[in-house]
Amino acid sequence: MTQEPVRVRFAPSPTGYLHVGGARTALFNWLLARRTGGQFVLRIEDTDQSRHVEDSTAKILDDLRWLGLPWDEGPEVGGDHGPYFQSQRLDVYNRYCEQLIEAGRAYYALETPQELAAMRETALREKRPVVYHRPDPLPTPDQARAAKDAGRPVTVRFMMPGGDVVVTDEILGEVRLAGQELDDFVIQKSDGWPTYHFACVVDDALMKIDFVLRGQEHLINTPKHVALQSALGFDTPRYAHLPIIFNADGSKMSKRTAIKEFGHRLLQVRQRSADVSDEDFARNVADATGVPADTVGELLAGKHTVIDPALQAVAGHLGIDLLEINVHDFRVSGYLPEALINFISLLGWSPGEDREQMTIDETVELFDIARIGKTNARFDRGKLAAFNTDWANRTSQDRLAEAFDDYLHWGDSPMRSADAATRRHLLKVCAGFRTFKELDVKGRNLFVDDEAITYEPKAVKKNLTRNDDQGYHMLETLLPRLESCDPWTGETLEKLFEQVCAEQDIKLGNAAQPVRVAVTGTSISPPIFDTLVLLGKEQTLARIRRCLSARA
RNA sequence: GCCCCCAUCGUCUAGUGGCCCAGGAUAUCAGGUUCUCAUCCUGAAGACAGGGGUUCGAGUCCCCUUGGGGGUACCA
Repeated sequence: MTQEPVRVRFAPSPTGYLHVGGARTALFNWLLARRTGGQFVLRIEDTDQSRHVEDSTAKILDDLRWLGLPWDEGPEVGGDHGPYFQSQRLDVYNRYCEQLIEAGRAYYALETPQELAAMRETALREKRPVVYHRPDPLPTPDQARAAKDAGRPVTVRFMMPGGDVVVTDEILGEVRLAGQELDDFVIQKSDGWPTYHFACVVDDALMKIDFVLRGQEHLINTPKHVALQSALGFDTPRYAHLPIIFNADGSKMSKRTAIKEFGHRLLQVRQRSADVSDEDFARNVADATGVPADTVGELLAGKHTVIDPALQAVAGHLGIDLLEINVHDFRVSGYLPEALINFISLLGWSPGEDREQMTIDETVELFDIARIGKTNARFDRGKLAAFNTDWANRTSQDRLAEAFDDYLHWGDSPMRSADAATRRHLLKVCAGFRTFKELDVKGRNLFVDDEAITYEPKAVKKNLTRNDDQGYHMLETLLPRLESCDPWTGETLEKLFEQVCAEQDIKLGNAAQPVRVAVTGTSISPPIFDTLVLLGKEQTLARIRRCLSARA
């Protein structure tokens, strides 16, 4: 393994939230820096003004911190090689661009996007590689200026030296590309901003990055970058390209798939109430969520293309979990960052010896570039959930409480009203949950108003009305005894239930389930005595009375 | 179309020529524990894509086929 310290970087583009694939790239870079005692630099690649998404930089920084991946240099922390926003480095790129033009290594190109598209079409039709053919003679600076003045787009293209290029990749080995595949690519766009290739090469050199670890989608770019480095007189860093992460079904992990999945689930939910017309269904959902009925109709018709508050509201109302794609999604769903990190560290890397459960510190110790695999991985949410359960079971109460607070911070769970001690109690008695969201769903009814409790027909039938209202009779038996229960603790309640069960020669379940339904409206809740203690005597009794009086 | 990369249980992977009739995890199935849902415990089933080589010996090396993926932008 590399022992010399390396300078690595993670260079996200602020076009949205931090994607799990990006998080894995960030993690591996961070691990490499920590493992070798080097530096982890964060750089924001905001050179595409049209795709820039407001606030996404702040969100990316926040999610990186949440994951526990602090950077040594970059936004908000500074460093000797800044600025770390490419949008603040335009003069730097211009300088190097001019240098290349003067040296005859780059030239102005005058084609319009339409002309380029036509050239592409032709090449495709004639089954030739789609490459740009260098004009001969080259446009002169005067012609470029004239074109610009006339309002025509002018770009700058780098003159590829020609000849085959061999790139040595630390994961893939030697990758050879034929010279004729490598065309003269744009380094400066017609808006005067640099392209990714150019800004990236210039910044990596100026920021003294000596190891580039990035996604395999960049593999083909590498020969271009190497040629650029040589023309600019820069050293070529070491390269390593990571396999890509896909959804469980092999599709690309994107918001698009999340929306598609939502569509399927929505249809399933819709079919469950087949007796309701589409219009009524949409209206009901609209009434409950505050989302315009027209919008709900669009969702039903599968017309939505973005995940927005409306979609989230409808999903929340109908109990549809949106597929997590971004780090933020996992955060909101109630995963522990430790579990997420542990899980994604195993996507394309393995420490060997059947090791899986690792703290981040252990991962740093074990990390080795030589053990990174070449095959693309699929993101198995089930396994992530299992990891999360394990982590939650092993994590200290303090840390768990802290993480739970973060979860509650992002949602609108009624549990937000619970005090710190109650939250901890809940965490303890519900141990074994997959995610905080699961815990939330299980226990949230304890924190809503009594009047907000609705009784699930299925649960009522099974636990209250069955066998000639057996469950209701049980509630009637229990009510006076609960009224005189004092003090109201888990121990006294348990003793009380045991006595009743012994007297009637029944199992605890026969007494617990009717009470569970009476106080929560469902057949699922935290353990019954904890549920009653959390609810308190007064509220427990009120809810049981309410249930009895609501008896059909 | 053209170029590049990849290929072990459903999924993530261990395996660097004999330790492998292939190990772990997760998922699945079957039992058990349990006041619900979970958790937890025990067990079962489950893979070297196909075909050629090389070798005394191949999951491990080479070639072909097939399959998957990436790129082919004035996106990054």
